[in-house]
Amino acid sequence: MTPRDFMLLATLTEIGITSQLLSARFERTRPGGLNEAQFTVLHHFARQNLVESTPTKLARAFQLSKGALTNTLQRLEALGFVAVMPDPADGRGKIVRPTVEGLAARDAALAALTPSMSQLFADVPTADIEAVYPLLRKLRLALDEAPDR
Amino acid sequence: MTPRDFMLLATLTEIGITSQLLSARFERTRPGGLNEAQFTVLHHFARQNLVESTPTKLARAFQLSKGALTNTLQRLEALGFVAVMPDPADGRGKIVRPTVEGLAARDAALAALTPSMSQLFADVPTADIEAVYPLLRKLRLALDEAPDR
DNA sequence: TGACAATCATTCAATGTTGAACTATACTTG
DNA sequence: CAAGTATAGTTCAACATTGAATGATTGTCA
Repeated sequence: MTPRDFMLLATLTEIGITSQLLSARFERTRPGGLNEAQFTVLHHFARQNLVESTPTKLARAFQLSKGALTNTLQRLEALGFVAVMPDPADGRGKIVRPTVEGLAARDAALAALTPSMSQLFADVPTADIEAVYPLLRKLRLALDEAPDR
Repeated sequence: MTPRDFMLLATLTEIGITSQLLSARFERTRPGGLNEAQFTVLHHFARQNLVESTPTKLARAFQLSKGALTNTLQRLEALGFVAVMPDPADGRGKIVRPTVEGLAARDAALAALTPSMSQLFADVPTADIEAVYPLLRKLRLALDEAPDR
């Protein structure tokens, strides 16, 4: 294992731990009444100004099973936060769209989250945050584009 | 929401996505036959040269419920990867120690993971990895030290 | 000392995710 | 065009995690 590999694994470990701590916090507060899976779907649409998607595309984006997506989407639909309709161009498929209420719920969740996050990281210099973001993005994109195995 | 807040939330989002992608990969390959929860416990001991701990301390470190830890520790014990004994100083408590086999299994899992991780991030300059690690560590430590609410 | 509160670990029902089976539909190719 | 294969989404059993309840032990303090 090269020093580079060592540093890489340490970095990935930190990402895993940090994410676990963030998830636990999210589930503890359930901002806007959304659980993390539901928030993640709405956040996904909002972040990329995405008008619609399909269960399969979402499952691939989050690397969740299709079964898990079916479950989450049914809950979001029951809440009125997404609309699900048959795909006119493919009899097997479905189209998923966030509703106005869904996007509002995501915004509310973010707004509820912001003060505590802001306070939590108050001691971290803004320059550090600005430096880490693009680097993390690079790592994430490498994973996004990688083949499954 | 200030620009700083915006950047912070975007950064935390990237951490969450990256971690999800890494987890999915881990569970797909199950290096060394360990699932992620089991690996995490052994990795925790190894990373900090920790000789022993307790279920409660581990639950706090990972922010998992004590029930989940009971489960994971029982599985690790059945595999012979940790030894669990009563705490002589506290009749309620238990002491958990990784076994030699457990630490070897963690090392094997890391070794199995390294080539694919190395290849996955081959395009990311070493300088970037070296830059991102200490920054991530700062973020994680802020979370680690924060009160629960 | 004795009574009450706090802590440790386990158990259990409820919930969420996975992976495989299944139905329905679309694509491919001979 | 027909047959075989691939893909979309759902369902279901198995497993993991949570949160609450429980039993056992320890700590506190009047």
